[in-house]
Amino acid sequence: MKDASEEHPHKDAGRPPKGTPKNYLMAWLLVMLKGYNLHGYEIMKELKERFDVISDPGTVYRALRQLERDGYISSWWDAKDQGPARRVYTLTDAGNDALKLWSTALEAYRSNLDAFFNLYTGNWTEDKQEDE
Amino acid sequence: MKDASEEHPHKDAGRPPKGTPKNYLMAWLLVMLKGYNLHGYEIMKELKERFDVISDPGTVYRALRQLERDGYISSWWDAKDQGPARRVYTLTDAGNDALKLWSTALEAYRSNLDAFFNLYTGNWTEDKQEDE
DNA sequence: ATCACCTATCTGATTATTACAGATAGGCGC
DNA sequence: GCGCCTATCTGTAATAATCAGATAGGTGAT
Repeated sequence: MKDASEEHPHKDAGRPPKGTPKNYLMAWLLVMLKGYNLHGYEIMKELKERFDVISDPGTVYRALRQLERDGYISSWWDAKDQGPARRVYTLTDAGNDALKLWSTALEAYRSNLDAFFNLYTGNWTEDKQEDE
Repeated sequence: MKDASEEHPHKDAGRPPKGTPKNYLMAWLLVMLKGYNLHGYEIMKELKERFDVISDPGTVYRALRQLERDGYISSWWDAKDQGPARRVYTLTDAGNDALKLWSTALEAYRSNLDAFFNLYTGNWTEDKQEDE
């Protein structure tokens, strides 16, 4: 098994990351803002409750600031009477374009996943997929 | 507002990563070794040619060493007459188990992707499933 | 009024994974 | 010799996530 005498711990290479698939939180943030103006906390809750995408607050807020920094979303403060103020985000035109880009990229991700499962389950057509 | 006077460049937050989907190179390496003993260079070529999974050599070799470090694959030197020696890898029992784990995780990834596309194309069932 | 808790945002430090670049080396053909 | 393909590996930077905590407004209970 493993070598217990290591000085520095490291992640087990064979275990998939727990929780949300990585690398497309940006896409999720963009798609959440498609048609709605939401603030960070709301996005976080929606992602968790409706889509089981759990993310730590720091990650979400940081990602939103990055998207704003690059012009894909813009924000303003919503000074409600009750509770702390919220920063409300809206998609820009550039953000809408970016979302399309992400969608295309994620379609490729999905094809890639399908290829993995074909290989894993042994359904891979070794000579080519001329099966019809 | 954007600050144009930044000293260090950074990645554009709205653009999906080019190339291979991230975070499951390990799964690809494990599945490639399911049933075959291959060396790193061969895995790299197969991934690129058959599955369009392009990875830089350093990343692949490093990932293989990590998998070996944690006991999911094991290797030996194949001293062929022609060309440089190759390190040939084979799946261990633990590696087979890890592959199953990865498969389960990637199924969840795929469901997550489907949810994204449902939301993106507006096919989301707003009222959920009121099971009970 | 203090405390616990929920909302709401943000930052610092660390880890994980990939990207980019280059080193090393064997063998082949010119 | 030189260039090219095979084959492996290391150093360093960038990216994205995790873990931990700070800050602050508001509500309800003790």
